[in-house]
Amino acid sequence: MQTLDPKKRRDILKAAEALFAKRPFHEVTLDQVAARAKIGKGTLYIYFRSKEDLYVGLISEAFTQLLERMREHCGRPVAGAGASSMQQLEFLVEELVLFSTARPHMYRLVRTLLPKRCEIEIRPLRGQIVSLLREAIESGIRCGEMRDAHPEMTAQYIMGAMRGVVVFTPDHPDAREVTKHIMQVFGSGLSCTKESQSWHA
Amino acid sequence: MQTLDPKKRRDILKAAEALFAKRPFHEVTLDQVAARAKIGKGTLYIYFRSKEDLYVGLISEAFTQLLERMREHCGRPVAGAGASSMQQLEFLVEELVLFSTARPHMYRLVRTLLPKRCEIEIRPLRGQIVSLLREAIESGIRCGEMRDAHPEMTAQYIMGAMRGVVVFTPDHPDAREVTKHIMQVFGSGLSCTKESQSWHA
Amino acid sequence: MQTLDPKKRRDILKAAEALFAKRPFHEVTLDQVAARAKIGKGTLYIYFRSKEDLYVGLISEAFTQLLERMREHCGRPVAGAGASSMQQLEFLVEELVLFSTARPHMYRLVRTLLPKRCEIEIRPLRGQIVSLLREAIESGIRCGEMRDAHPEMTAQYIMGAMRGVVVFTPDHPDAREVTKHIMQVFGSGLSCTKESQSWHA
Amino acid sequence: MQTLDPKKRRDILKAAEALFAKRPFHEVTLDQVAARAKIGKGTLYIYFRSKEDLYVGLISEAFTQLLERMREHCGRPVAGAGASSMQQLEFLVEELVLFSTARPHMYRLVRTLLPKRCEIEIRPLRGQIVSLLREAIESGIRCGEMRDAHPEMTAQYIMGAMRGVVVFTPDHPDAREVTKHIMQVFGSGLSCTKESQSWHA
DNA sequence: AATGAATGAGAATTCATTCAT
DNA sequence: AATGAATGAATTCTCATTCAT
Repeated sequence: MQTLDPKKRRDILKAAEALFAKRPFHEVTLDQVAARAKIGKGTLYIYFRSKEDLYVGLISEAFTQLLERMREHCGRPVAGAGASSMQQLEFLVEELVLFSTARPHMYRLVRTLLPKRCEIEIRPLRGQIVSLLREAIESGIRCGEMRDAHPEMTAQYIMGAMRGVVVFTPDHPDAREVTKHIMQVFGSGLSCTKESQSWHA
Repeated sequence: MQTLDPKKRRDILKAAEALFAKRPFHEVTLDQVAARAKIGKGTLYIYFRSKEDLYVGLISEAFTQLLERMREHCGRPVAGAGASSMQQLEFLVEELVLFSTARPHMYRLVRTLLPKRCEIEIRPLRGQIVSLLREAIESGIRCGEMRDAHPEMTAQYIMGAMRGVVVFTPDHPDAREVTKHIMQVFGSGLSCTKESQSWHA
Repeated sequence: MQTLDPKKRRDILKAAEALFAKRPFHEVTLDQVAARAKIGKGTLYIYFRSKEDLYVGLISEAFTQLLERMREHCGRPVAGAGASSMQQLEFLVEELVLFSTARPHMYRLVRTLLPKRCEIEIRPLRGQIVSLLREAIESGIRCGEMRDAHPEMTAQYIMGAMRGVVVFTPDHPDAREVTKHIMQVFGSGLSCTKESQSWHA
Repeated sequence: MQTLDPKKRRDILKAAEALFAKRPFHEVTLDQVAARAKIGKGTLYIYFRSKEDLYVGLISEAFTQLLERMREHCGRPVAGAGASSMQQLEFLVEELVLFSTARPHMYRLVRTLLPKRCEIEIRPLRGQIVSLLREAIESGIRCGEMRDAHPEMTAQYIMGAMRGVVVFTPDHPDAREVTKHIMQVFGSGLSCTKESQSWHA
């Protein structure tokens, strides 16, 4: 009863993601989704209550995955001393970059929702991702590795920067290079000492 | 064309902006726009060829205004020596922040369009804005004030950071404070010497 | 603004009545109605908010007309003395018969509605018609011409009787004859002798 | 066919009756029926060929029961002399009232069907009920106890009157009282004096 | 130029019916 | 026999666009 056939559910989400990635919400029809998922149109409504539900499901599932991967790093011990927060932050950014380059359309998707559902169902997820970044920065501040007047805002910058790259720089370098560059720009800005700028070398 | 009433055109754009800011493209009807602009629905079609045209017109008009304001700073001489590029960049960022905080919904608008028109009509404008930022950085690199492996990407970061703040941090500080913070984060990261961190003091 | 083109509204109602008379609610499509009324499908929605609204409008308009005609008789003076209430009742029944034989499907229509709207919008109208009948009987009782333990129920009998005839007796006699017969049955009853009235005692 | 579970068939009919009594045909779904009958939706199709079949089965079953009960009275000898036909009629009316007050929704059901099946499968049953009433009246006429120009129509009046009471008089008196009142009205009429019976001559 | 009634293509959604298990 | 997931035809309703006034 609960989730019916999970494989079919995934098929639908996959088909929907492919279509929503290419065209805006109102130009994707459920006929197209059903055809691509190779199921009947009515079946969509067994797995998702409405077009919007499918859309929201798609996005929140993706962000939930990202969040899980990022959380796995949070307790992770860091080898080198003196730069553990920066390393921590880099782990997080790397996951973010991997996700963003793999599924760049996700950023576009978020804003096509009617604000209400977005507010209720997506933003909290995004908020948790931002929080992980902010906590890494705050932790860096606490242990004297970083300084920042508004860690919350900086976390937003990082998320936004992510989006800027994947959405508007179609031929960005590979994920590792992007990660390094972001850490260079943000890291050197955040680190207290000139020496720490060499952390990633 | 020349005989059209520019005041009426502005009314329409204003009404459209207010509505598109609150709801996604497919949930705003032209009846609503016409009603809010206090004109007949048919009149919309005298001023704009289609719903999408109106939407594109709205966004490109706004970005064009921003672009003009930013360009005014580009030739502007900078008093202090030794930090002119950073100062230049700050002027640009300040305009960006002023625009973004005044019209935060603009960021939500951009990507609801069918990708083609967006690509053709909006992205070039955004591209020019990004270019201004990139050129400021490149100029900073040339005169030895800055260093950056990917100025183009950094320019995207700044744009993205902008968006992160206005869209997801509803209670961000005032424009001046946001500008200072962005320059702090990005500036100190970019500047060569620890001393230059005091450029904005 | 108010009613748009009243002629068009009537055209729609007429087309709808013809179709609803032949087939039950769920088998009449708005495409059919639009086609028959020779207007676009969208136009229906300018004049009526929904299929159900059209349906309700149809019925209540008809009953309102009937009610108006019946009310015209209520103050009407009666020539012969000693039987004015019975005459009054006959006038009412005659209008009822004329209406029922002209638009027999109206009776069927009423019950296809979802009970709620029926309750709110149609029943009050029907209630007023019943009231006119009941008042005629009560007036007859007051002036000693009639006797009846439950005038309200008798009024319902008359309405029901009406329906029985037009819906289930396809080849009923002409309106005048039906009226006479109803008045005979309800006026004098079936039993032959006054004595036999005691049969149920 | 013979192997089907009659208990299950009754469960389905019972569930359907409850639902069709509350909402019109097109608003009752077979999911609801199956859920209420606590069987799988597919099972419905083992017992009934289609939604309409179920509906027709429901109504015809009920009317058949009523018909059987009424027929039991038809040969029944009547004690008192001189009023046997009226007594006969009263027996029939009493069954009708008992049935109608117990299952008032039956009246709402009848005409939501597409006219054809209604014509073919339900009307004959109703016709037989009406015939029993008509025959009682005709028998009364033959033996001089009653007089009526159109016994067929009067039988329809009685059926219609029934409906008027149960559908539109939610707080009608008990079955016995209703029966008495119907017999009073149809038996003796409304007018007080024999003389006044000539009002319509 | 301005209007808003009219249009109908198009989309989301429902639900009777089927069928594999 | 019993089930309920799957189906897709069919229907209501929306809304961008047109056009007569």
